[in-house]
Amino acid sequence: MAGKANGRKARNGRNGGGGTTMNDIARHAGVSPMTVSRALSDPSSVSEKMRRKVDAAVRQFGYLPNRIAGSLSSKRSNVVGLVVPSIRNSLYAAMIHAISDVARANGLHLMIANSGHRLEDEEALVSALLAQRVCGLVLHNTAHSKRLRELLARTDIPVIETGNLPAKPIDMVVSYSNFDAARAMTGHLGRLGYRRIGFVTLPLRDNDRSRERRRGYFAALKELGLPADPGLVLEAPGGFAEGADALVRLVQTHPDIDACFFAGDVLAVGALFECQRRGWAVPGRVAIASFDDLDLLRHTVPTVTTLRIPRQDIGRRSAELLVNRLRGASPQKVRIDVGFEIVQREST
Amino acid sequence: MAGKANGRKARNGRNGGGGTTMNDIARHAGVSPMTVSRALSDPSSVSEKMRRKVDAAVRQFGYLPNRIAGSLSSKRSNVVGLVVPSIRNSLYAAMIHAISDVARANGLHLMIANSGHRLEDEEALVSALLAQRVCGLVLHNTAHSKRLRELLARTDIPVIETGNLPAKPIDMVVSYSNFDAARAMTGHLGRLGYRRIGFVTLPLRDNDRSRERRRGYFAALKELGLPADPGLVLEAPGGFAEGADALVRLVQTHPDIDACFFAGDVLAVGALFECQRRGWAVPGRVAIASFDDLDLLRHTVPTVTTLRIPRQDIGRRSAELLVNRLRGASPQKVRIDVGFEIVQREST
DNA sequence: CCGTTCTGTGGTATCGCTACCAACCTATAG
DNA sequence: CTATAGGTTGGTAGCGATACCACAGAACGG
Repeated sequence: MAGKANGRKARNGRNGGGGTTMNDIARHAGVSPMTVSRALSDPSSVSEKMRRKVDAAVRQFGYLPNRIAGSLSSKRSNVVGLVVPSIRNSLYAAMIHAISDVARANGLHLMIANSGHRLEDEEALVSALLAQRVCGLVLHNTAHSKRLRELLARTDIPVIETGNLPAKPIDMVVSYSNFDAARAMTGHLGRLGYRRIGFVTLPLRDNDRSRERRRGYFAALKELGLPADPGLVLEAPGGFAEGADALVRLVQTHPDIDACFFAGDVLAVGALFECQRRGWAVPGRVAIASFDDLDLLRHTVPTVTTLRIPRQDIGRRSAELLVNRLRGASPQKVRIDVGFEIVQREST
Repeated sequence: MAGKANGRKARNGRNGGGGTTMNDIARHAGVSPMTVSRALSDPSSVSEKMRRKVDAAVRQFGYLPNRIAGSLSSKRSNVVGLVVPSIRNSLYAAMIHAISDVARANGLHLMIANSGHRLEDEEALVSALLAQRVCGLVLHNTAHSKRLRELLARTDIPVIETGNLPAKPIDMVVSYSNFDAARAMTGHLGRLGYRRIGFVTLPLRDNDRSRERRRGYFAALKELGLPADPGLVLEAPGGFAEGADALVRLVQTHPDIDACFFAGDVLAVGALFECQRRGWAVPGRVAIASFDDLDLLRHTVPTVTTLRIPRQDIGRRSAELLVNRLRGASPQKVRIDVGFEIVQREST
């Protein structure tokens, strides 16, 4: 004996499967390990009789196949890697949720990492995910470090970028255009008759999405024939208080401001609450527009005009593209623009 | 040649590491594979000279070690499994974020799954995670299916339950008491002088947390010497509209209601907005209290009295417990009550 | 100067599963 | 009754790493 119980410690021995291996199941079912493998991964490829024997043994031992061994052997994994700038943000949460659903329906698992908006961290996390041999990647970011681009260029797993429509995608992209969206909303405000439109942006550093939005704002002003006043643009970290603060500063330095477009929904809501507090009529004193259709914006008083970005669609379609590619679809570059929609509400 | 390129298809061939294996690195560095393994996993165990040779070869090839093979061989994985009722909910997001940070600082990855509040799904997901040989589990739920309890009993990986303080924990628990929290808030409202306190609960089915909260509400009423009127209790799915609707119904059926305690923050905010819309003074007409300290509640007008649950602490401490156990801490049952705090604000 | 400890390195044997090929058995046709 | 095809089953050889043991040379004491 000792034949099996060799020297190595069985540290993780009874990992749920009771430490049982496929060989044990095979022995007890009186079939070969290969038959067990087949019975579990493709039941239709074995005879009814074999299947029953295997199933019985599996149930008896509560056997759970070791996917680590399976992945190593088959050189295929069933884990998708996902890197988002922040897990805490509900925008990403909606996307993650959709990806998770599609993934699960296709037998895939999700390994989620958050980069905290730091490109170096994104690079390190993707490396780690590749070391885990994920079968696909979704990155909510399109402005990568040089080394990450090189790393991804050498990979042959499918990669999906989202969050923006980049000029030079790595592989597949599913997103909307931050530029177009911000331009459209600014234009919308102009057409509603607002003339002094402020703009509050999220941090611009290492964030092409923020920069694109600001570019869109300026482009729209130009199209509207309105002067671009840099004093009407403020950069603020995301947060209710920061949004409130930004609006107050804009109103105080530019009393003629008649509308303000916030490039982040939390900023907008913070500003709205501040208006309630100060008794500033919205949109009477100042109109407020937001970015991203948080559920919340539909319920505040007044309700807030915003851009609806189909976050869930982005997640779903990203996952579907991944699944298709894993199923053998040819690796052609795909670029899906899911678009956006202006939702006109009471605040403008 | 062909020596390496044997019959098997290299489907996942160049997974980021260029398909390079440790053997390749060893050959090119002129050392044994074992030295490469050691140089990478514990550089101090290898001489300066060897380390440099290995590092050079690793950089030259952009080699990424295959953790799947590593895990299989070492019977150790560096992936933690996490099951939450809903990824979309920001409460869980705060906890996930904290877990993610601690995990990352300790070289661990996160596999996240959402059960959608369904116990059968939780069971299936945990099975799948165990099959992936996760090195630890965090479950945001304490009311498991019988089969899941059996499954987990046979496992020897650390398991953390959270979301409630169960009577019979599986392994380790990090949570607060939903009963105590709801009781404390209801008592608080009573001590503020409110006499007709409504209660709006989230769905009770398959959710021990909701049930505990309701139990706490009734316990507090008893202690306050107030009658328990079942008509003052409403069950509502989470959502702004649902909260608004619940409050309106309570006010219409019980005009003497003077306070309402919502067991979910979104419900409370929805109700608050409805009050703004209808011009009902808060707390003049009806006081509003909430559960869970969403950032939002600190900024609404009026600000909302609520229970602060240290979600981030829960995540951090859960992860720390896991890490300690993985580092060899003895498997003793741990039960951490992180407590809660009543945050009295303008709405009551 | 030799034996002993210590440190660093290499070889071998798996980890638990799946791909591939070969062998078998039952059908069906000639 | 034999030949060919089709559908199942089993054996073997890895997947790419690590654990363990053995061993070579350096460092040390008597």
